[in-house]
Amino acid sequence: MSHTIGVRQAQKQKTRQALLDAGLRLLAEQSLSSLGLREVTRVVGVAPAAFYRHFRDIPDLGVALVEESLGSLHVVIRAILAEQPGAEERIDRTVAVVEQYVRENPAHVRFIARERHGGVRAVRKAIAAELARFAAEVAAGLREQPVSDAWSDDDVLMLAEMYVDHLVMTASAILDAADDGDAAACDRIAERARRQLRLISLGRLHWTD
Amino acid sequence: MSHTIGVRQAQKQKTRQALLDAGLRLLAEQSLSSLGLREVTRVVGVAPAAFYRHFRDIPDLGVALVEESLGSLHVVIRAILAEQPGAEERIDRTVAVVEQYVRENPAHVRFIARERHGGVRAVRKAIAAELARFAAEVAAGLREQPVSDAWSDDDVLMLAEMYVDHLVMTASAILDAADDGDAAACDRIAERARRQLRLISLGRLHWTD
DNA sequence: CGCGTCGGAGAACGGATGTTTACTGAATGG
DNA sequence: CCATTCAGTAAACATCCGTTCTCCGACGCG
Repeated sequence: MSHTIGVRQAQKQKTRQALLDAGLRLLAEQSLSSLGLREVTRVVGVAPAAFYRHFRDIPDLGVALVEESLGSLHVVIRAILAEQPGAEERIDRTVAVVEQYVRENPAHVRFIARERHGGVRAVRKAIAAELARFAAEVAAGLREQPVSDAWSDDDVLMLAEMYVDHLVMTASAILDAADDGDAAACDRIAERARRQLRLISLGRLHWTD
Repeated sequence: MSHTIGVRQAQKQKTRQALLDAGLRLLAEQSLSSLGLREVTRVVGVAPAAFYRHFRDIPDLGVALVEESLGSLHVVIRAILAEQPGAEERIDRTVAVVEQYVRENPAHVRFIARERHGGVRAVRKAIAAELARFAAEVAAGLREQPVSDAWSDDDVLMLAEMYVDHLVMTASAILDAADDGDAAACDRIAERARRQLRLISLGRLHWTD
């Protein structure tokens, strides 16, 4: 193994993670700009002052949550881009992956959707920067598909950004429906997303006229 | 004239509107779930207790703001749907109208984009309901276009919802760029929106296969 | 082993919060 | 014209907040 870190640093990271988890949990029913420092420490079971050992303030915790949330989204993008077969299968698989991701990481999805346009500038910027990176990654994936041969790089990026926006929107919509316990609505939204992707896919085929 | 209302009721509506305006102004830099009652009354210049003469609590004020914000959006939708000529002109006009709307009502746009996924359930529901109404209206407009002749009602609604989502996203993106004072970025986003609409429009033409 | 480091505890602070209460005084309407 | 209604005031309430101290005790390293 590379290096066994000390008990000291391990315990620190443990409470740091506990603070992040508590914050994410509390953000299910409020937004970051109303999240209280004491509120978070109370859930974790540490003194308020302990917070400062890990974050400067609440916005700082928010930025850390962005990295955590969108780090796990990275896996999803890779999974979607890796698909090889026809357009129809790729669409089905894409939506299926999104559905699964929302089911397994509901809090992260909610956090990103909520704070993307939320009241904390630093967090908005962090999310925007990360989503831009994803869009670039998606664009690179699209570039390799034969359909994009005659496309300009700018147009490919435009398409990628639309996909990313659509992905976030769909994930958030599924989550909202799931919160209401309405499984039928989830399926409806997934089906709608599939048809919307199909429509975009059709546009792609005839773009070069 | 129909009926001149009393000085009493007029003065009341005046301060009510002042509370709404103050709330909207404060929401430029925070989200609704962190907006304080005293904060709002302080800006208006009335006693905190006076707030209760107009709203039950802050979420209640939020719901009122939704109605005010999306009431003005109604005009925009009408303006877009009224266009007659070719697809290209309609797209240009649509984006132009959105740009103008964002320039004239930045606070309303920010509020809707922010609270659409925000931390206050009642406000989220109100926005979702209102946007669903807009989507239905857009769908009705699309129905009348010859391009949609062979479409099912369900597919037309799916398309309309995509347009509404795209509209909100674009408006919010333009606003963010405008906040940074980056006029060039605004133009870039507008141009991107036009191309995205063109892509969707292309998909529409070949949907019935 | 012994000493420095440092994550966390605990208490204290000044200030801001939402809500309730009793009140004032001007518009209202018979 | 006079009794009533009611939008807004002023003060007091119990809490809660973020931040700053001092201090403790277990870990890290030589």
